[in-house]
Amino acid sequence: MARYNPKEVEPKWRRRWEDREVFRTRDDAARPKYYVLEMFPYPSGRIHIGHVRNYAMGDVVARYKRACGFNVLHPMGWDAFGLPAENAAMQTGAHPEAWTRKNIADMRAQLKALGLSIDWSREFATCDVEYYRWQQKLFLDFWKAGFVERRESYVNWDPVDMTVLANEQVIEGKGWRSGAVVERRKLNQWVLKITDNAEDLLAAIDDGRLKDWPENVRAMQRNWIGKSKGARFRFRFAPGTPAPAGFDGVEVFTTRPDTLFGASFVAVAPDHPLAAHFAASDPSLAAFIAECQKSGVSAEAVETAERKGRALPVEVSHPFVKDRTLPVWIANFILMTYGTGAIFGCPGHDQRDHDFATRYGLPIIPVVLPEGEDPQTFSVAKEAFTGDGALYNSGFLNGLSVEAGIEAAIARLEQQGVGRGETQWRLRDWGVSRQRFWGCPIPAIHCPTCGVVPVPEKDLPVKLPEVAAEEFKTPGNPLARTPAWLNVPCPDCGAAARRETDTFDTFVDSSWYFARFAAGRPDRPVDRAAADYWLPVDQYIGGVEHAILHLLYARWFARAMTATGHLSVDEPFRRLFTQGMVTHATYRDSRGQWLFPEEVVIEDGRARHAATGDAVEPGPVEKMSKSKKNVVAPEVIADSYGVDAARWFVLSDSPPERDVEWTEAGVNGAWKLVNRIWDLAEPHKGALAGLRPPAGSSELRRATHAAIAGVTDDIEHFRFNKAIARLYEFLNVLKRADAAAEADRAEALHALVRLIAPFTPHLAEEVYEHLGGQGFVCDAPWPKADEALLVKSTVVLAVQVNGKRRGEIEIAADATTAEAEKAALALEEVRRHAAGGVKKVIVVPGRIVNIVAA
RNA sequence: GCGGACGUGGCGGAACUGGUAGACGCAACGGACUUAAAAUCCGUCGGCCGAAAGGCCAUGGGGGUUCGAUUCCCCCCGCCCGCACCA
Repeated sequence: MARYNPKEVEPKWRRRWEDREVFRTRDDAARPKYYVLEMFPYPSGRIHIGHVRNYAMGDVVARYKRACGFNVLHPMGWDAFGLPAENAAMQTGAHPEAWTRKNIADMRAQLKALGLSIDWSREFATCDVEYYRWQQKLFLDFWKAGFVERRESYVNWDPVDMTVLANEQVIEGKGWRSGAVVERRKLNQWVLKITDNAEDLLAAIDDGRLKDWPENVRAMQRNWIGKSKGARFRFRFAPGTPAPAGFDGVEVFTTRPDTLFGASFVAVAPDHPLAAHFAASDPSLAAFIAECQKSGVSAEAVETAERKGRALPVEVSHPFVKDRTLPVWIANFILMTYGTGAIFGCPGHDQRDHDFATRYGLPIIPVVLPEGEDPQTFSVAKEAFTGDGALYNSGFLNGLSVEAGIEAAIARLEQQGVGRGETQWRLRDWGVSRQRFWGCPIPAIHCPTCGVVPVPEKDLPVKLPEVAAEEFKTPGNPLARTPAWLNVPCPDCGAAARRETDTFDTFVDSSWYFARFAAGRPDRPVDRAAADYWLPVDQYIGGVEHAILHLLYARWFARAMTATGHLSVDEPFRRLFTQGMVTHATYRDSRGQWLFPEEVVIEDGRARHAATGDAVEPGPVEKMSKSKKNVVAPEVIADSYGVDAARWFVLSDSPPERDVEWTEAGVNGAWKLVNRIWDLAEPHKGALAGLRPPAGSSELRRATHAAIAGVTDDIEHFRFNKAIARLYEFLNVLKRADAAAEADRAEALHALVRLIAPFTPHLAEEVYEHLGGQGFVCDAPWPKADEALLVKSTVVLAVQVNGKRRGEIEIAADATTAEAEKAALALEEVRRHAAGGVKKVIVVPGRIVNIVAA
């Protein structure tokens, strides 16, 4: 028997697919389209097993949809700008572009070796001038449409990467990439006004437009956008206190204006202007403010920080109660960046205010009475009550619910002319300026007389200049040191001017690549007709680490591109799937050094060092990472088992949304499977030649059609592990079907080869050819299950007595309830267990018979 | 603290809208083939009692609804993820 040799077979089929341009996609309005997209990779230089899993999933869907008759778009490209290229330049002296291009070439070869059904003719990198020039055009259109602003603002400055970070890129006060503690700096920034769309970005999460997104991602986006409805209003300074010059009271934001009668103080942030005003003449206040600003923003610091404050020498009037005044404090738990940087404290119904009031002896007044509580005995002395109830101690609000109270309070504030209802957002506008070289230049020119002017469209692209590799060894941005590029005449007045030296955040690059894949054109960003055909992406697949940033920005870009006439979709990704990670065991030697898996041998369940024989300490199973050395190289796996086995394994063991642990035993099992399929098909050379549709019902035919129905349903629902389990079941039946009729066997093999094709495409082609199939199996139509063969003529029903299984009966599928009952009661075991008499019999046709006995 | 997901054999995991818990795979064990090993093939495989037939227990724990609960409801416990002094 010929052995299956993936080393020969796999490259052979990849060559044939490529020679025949099998996966080349053409726009074809007559056919239904299906756009499958996996998040494109950053060209780090090597693919890892996580990529294999991600792209294998997309490939299963793409190949399956192709077979179902869809015109499938499945492209690939490179998220190619960004800091690592500049870091590499600093360390190795390679130019960022050369480094990036080399990495792309390496990774392209590795990805191609996976046998993915990708239309490589659409490939591009975001650092291609032909891509980023159209990004500049989009930016100019956005600018014209009013979506762009230049703002001087405090920014998050990463002192290691020497660049600005978006809020989203600051994690627990540290840079998302460098891990350095982020500083605050004031800079002029280019800003995309994504908050203008906050309402719609939020509404789409819950109005059905994102119904096929995972719940956790929708929740994260909802949190991030962070809508809170409430009131903004002004406390006037109380008569008799010295009103500070230049201030017109204290403006606060609250979501609970209904609790205003319970207010016992007003508090402002340490960096609030009012605090600064008083600190100027009071060193102890200034010291307190400095202390607040020093305290960390880490989770622990926040968790353990005490509520602290200092009273200011000023009081304000209560807007609803004549002659009632409230003290004004600086408090360390008030954020200047949210709302107005000032609040009123209602200790009875907010725990933070309660802590503060307790510490400083401020009054605690309950104003919300939970249902069923007695106003005489109800107390908030120990803990704030934040739930719903009826308002009391609250003047004109008495008796109202919290919700009605909020409305009534806002109405009164408006009537008094001190405030209004307002919605606050946690979402901030998107600062897109980066002080880096390796990015898309922002097409703007700074003129001393005309100010900031857009680069005229006819002058696009603004190309990155040629810069010597050594330039990157000097900190800072080489663009600012390249006079030939930097100095240009002003497009408006012709005077000497300078180019903008900031480049775009790379999240801009990845915000519209999906549209460029679908509808790229040499003369514009996207072709509207092609975009209308292909978009939205039907299935988007990627890691959950992009749940907020990338996905939110891309959603906004789709809206902005639609508003500027480039697209007609607001939501770019109809279905989203976030796959789990690939994990691997970790190992350390006796000195605590991490070891590569291949350095470790497992004997009798104990880990030893392969070379020295020393004992090895097994660590936890973790996400593969270079630092812990728990990585396996895809090409090594492909070399020993073939990529089909690797693809099969990463999909077989766990549900796709969950992490999967990479084990040698697991991939070895997949390798055995590949061989089993080949060995099973090998003796039946040419079996498909005289293929005639068989008639009648046999065990093999029923198994064949059950497998077709099951695998189809599982792929449709992204349950690849279950699809694979069903294929195993089918194989087990097929293997034992020695006595099956030739026609039945041929039908089974024909179904099998098409069902495995999305998972193990090379093997499927080889088997298909061997069996005498015509053309490519990847072009063959998806098999269709015969409903008649899925219906069983007899069924086995479990028989329970008092809910406990006591036996089973085999009975005609269309047997009546009475017949089933009779057969069940005739069982010996049933008679024994129901000796005391039968009270009732429940028959669920096709399922179960349950006898209720005395 | 808020939000989301989850908890089933030695392991990864199945179980459609409540209806035979443990499909399928891995590991392990026994056997066949082999000089031997690998590969392959056959078989066993949740726990306890039992020679067997069979019985009892069992889906994190405790209650409830139901003829029947891994599935629905309530209360706990544990783990993972995201956000976090957001007023």
